[in-house]
Amino acid sequence: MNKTKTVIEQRKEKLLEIQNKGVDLFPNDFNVVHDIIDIRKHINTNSDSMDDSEPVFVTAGRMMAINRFGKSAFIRFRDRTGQMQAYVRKDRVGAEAYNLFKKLDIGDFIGLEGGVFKTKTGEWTILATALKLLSKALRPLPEKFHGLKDPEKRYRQRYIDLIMNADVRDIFVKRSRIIESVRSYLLKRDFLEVETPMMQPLPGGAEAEPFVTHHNALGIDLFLRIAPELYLKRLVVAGFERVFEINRNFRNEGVSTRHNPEFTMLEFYQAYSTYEDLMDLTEEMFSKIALDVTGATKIEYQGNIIDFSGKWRRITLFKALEEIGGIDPDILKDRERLTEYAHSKGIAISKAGSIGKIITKLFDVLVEPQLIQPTFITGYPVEVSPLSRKNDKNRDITDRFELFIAGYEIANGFSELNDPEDQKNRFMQQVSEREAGDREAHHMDFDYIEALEYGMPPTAGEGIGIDRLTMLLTDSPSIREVILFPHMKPISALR
RNA sequence: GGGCCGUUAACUCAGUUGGUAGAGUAUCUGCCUUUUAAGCAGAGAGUCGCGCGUUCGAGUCGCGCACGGCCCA
Repeated sequence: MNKTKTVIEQRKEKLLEIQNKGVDLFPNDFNVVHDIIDIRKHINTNSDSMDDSEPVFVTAGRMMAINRFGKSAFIRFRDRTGQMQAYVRKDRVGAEAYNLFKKLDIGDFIGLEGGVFKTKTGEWTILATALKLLSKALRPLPEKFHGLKDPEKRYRQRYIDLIMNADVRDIFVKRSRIIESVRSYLLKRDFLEVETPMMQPLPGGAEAEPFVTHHNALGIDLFLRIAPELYLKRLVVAGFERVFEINRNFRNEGVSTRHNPEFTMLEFYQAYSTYEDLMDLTEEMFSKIALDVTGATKIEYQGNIIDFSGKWRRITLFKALEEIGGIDPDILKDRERLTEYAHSKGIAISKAGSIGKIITKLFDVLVEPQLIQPTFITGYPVEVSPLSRKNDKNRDITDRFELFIAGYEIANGFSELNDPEDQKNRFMQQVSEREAGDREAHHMDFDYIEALEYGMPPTAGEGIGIDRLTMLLTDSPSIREVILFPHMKPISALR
C-alpha cells in the first residue's frame, strides 16, 4: 500500500460524497464564454470604471492552487490562454455550492461565473457568484514551488511536465511556430507541400540503418524511411518543380542529446537552382524564422550569441580542416598518413571506409564543434555524396554544402545528380562499400535510376533538421527537450 | 559499447563513523471571509530502484542488474 493509493482513495471517497449529493462528476454541459485572456483584455480597457458586479464572466480552467480561509478561499486556475485568480465566498456562491467546493482539490477542472474586483494587494480577481465542478483529478499534482524536476518522469509522463512547467510549454509552442514559419516561407515561394511514403521497400536517400517492419497481406518486409529524398526527386521529374515535405525520418542508431530514433526533417527541392542558390535561401529563411519565433535575428544558445543575419561564412571542407582543424594539407591527400593522423587523435577508422569517410570523420571531431556561428562547409568528396552532382572544375568533389551552427550539423544541401548513368555508377560504388561491410552504405535503386532516365531538370535540394533547429531557437541542450515524447526504454516496474 | 553521477513519502530534497526513517510542500481533521510558497494546532503517509553478499545490525559498505542524466566512442 503506497501513498499514491491512499491519496487516490481519499479523493475517491470525496468523489463518492459529492456523487451522493446528486452532483454530476464529469458533466459536459458547461459553456465557456470567456477565455482568461478575454477577461484580462476587458480589464485592461475598462479598469477605471469596473466594480465587482459588472460585467459577468463565464470561464473555466484547472485549479492550480487553493488558499482556504474557512468560509472563503482564493484559487488560482488556468486555461490555455493564461492564469487567473478567483475568490470564492460562501455568502456569494451559496452554502450548497460552497460545501461542494470544500471537497474539491488542486488539479480539478472548474467552471466559474462572476465579475472582477481588485484585491488589497492589487490583483484583479474574479469574485465567483457560481462555481461548478467540470472534471475531477484523482491523482495529486507535484508540489507547487519546486514542480516536477526528475528528468525521467518529465519525459515518461510529459503531460505532468507540461502542466507544471511553463518553460516546457513554451518550447512546444515555439516548435509549432517554427514549423508554421518554415511552411509559410516555402508556400510563399510557390513550393508545393507533399507527403511521400514512410514505409519503403528500399530505404534510401541517406546513409543510415533503417528499422524493418512487415506487411502481412503483401508478405514483404518494409523499411521505415531514413529520408524522403528519392521520392521527392521523382516528383521533380514529374514536373513539381518546387516541392517540400516536413515529416518524420527513422534511423536505427543510438540515442543521445542530439539523436532520437525518429526525428522531423524538412526536405525541399527547387528546380533550375544550384546549391549556391540554396545557401542564399537558407540564410534568408533562418533569419525569417528566428525573427518570427524569437523576435530577433540574434539568439542565445547555451551561452553563445548566434547571429543569423547577413551572409554566413562559406569555406570548403579541406580549407576548414586546414585552417580550423589545424591539419597539414599534405596529410589530406595520403590515405596512410591520414589514417595514422586519425589514430593519433584517438579517432577510430574502419578499414572499409573510403578516404572521404576518413576526412569527414576527422572533420566531425576536429572542426565541427568549433563552428558556432552559422557556417556553410562546401566541397564534399564524391565518395561520401552519392546523390550529389559533381563539381564542374573538380570532379573529385560535389556541389554540396552542410550547414553547421553551435557546433553541430543542422542542414545538408546540394545540386542534385540528375545524370542517370553517373547515378548508377555511384550506387554501384555504394554497393561495393556495403559488401565491404559498411552497413550504412546506399542500396542500388534501379527504380530511381529509371525515373532519372525520364529526365530531371537541374535541381538543388536541401534537408533541415527541425528538432535541431528547435533546440537552437529554444536554447535547449538536448533533443529530448524539444520532442514531446522522446524514446525511453520501457520500465514495467513503474506500473 | 566505455566512464562518471543519480534513484529515500505523491513532489522537491536531507540522512553524520553502519545502530529505531527525516523536513518542506501535498493530503486528512479543527480554527480562520483579501491570500500570493497564507497562518495556527494536530494526524496519517516509506518495497530507502531490484537482487545477492559482508555484518550482531545495511538507506549507508561490496558485487551484480534495471532505469535515467551528462560526457566519450
